[in-house]
Amino acid sequence: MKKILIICGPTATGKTALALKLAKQWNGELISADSRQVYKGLDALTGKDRSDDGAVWLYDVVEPGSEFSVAHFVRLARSVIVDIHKRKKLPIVVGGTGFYLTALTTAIDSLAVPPNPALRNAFHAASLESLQQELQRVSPDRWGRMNESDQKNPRRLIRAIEVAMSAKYIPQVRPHFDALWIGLIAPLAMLKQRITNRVAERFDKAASEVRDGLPPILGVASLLSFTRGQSTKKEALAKWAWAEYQYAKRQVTWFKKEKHIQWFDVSDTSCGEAVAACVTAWYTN
RNA sequence: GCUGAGGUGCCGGAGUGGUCAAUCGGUGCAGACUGUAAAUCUGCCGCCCUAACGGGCUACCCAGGUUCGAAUCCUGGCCUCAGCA
Repeated sequence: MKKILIICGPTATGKTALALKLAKQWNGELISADSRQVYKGLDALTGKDRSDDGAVWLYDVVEPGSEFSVAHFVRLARSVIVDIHKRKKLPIVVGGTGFYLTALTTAIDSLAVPPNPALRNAFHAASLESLQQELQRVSPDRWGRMNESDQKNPRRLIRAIEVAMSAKYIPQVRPHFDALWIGLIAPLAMLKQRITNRVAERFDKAASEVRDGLPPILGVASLLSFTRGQSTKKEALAKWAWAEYQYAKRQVTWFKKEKHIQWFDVSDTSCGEAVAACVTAWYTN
């Protein structure tokens, strides 16, 4: 089975730095699994790490305005992985978008169903109740499989209706990877500190990158209010850092349930060695 | 010092005699997640007991008062803000 190394975890734990190190050691290439770093430009805003000479796959693949989703990611990432394997190198997938990672390594059938703009548009302003009724009508089965939270989530309801009404439901093939999942974590207080530092470092450059019309990206709102003179740098900085911190906690919630992840605490001084040992054992096996 | 506005739970901010532990938003905590996932959504969120239903306690600046009953009305005090000095 082809090996891929996955490095995941919340933001600001040093995933990319670690991945770059491992790439050197094991002749690997990085693939970013990050839903915002796919956008061209916005390096500081989305925290792209270009400190090394090696290119990172799936950075800068689309313009900020254009459509991009898990399905695009999976397609691109899989073809890049095939390519890297062809060149006898090790793909190292690094990123914090948990859903992308899950989709990459499992088979999600509904991913074959593309968005239906007409349908989305038709339901855009529909009330929650009418969406619920519509889904129960077109697919009681799907409705029944949704949990209580999703049953109240308009976006998920519309997507469920979209999938239910599509003819293109093709079962997907589960990829066969020998994947090693390395998770990087840190105590919350440390995470908060690292986020604050990172945001401060990137602030000025990010401020020059923001503009109207960008997709939802953490920090844009506070940076714009700063560049427009509606808030001080200090305020904008604090707000942006806080948003990142909240995001980090959401990431932790997601990754918690992925039981195949081997966790390493970066506040632990022997963390680096531990990861190295773990990777070595897996890779040379 | 005068005039006007106002002091509500961690924060913002509703409520203006009972149905108020107090709408709503944010934060916080827990969680969901199968093409927007850095998105979207759910639950809980004064304290104590309870698995829950429910019950008890303390609360709307402070002190008095009116009333069967006050976050809501009255009096006094303290503080904040805006304008005038």
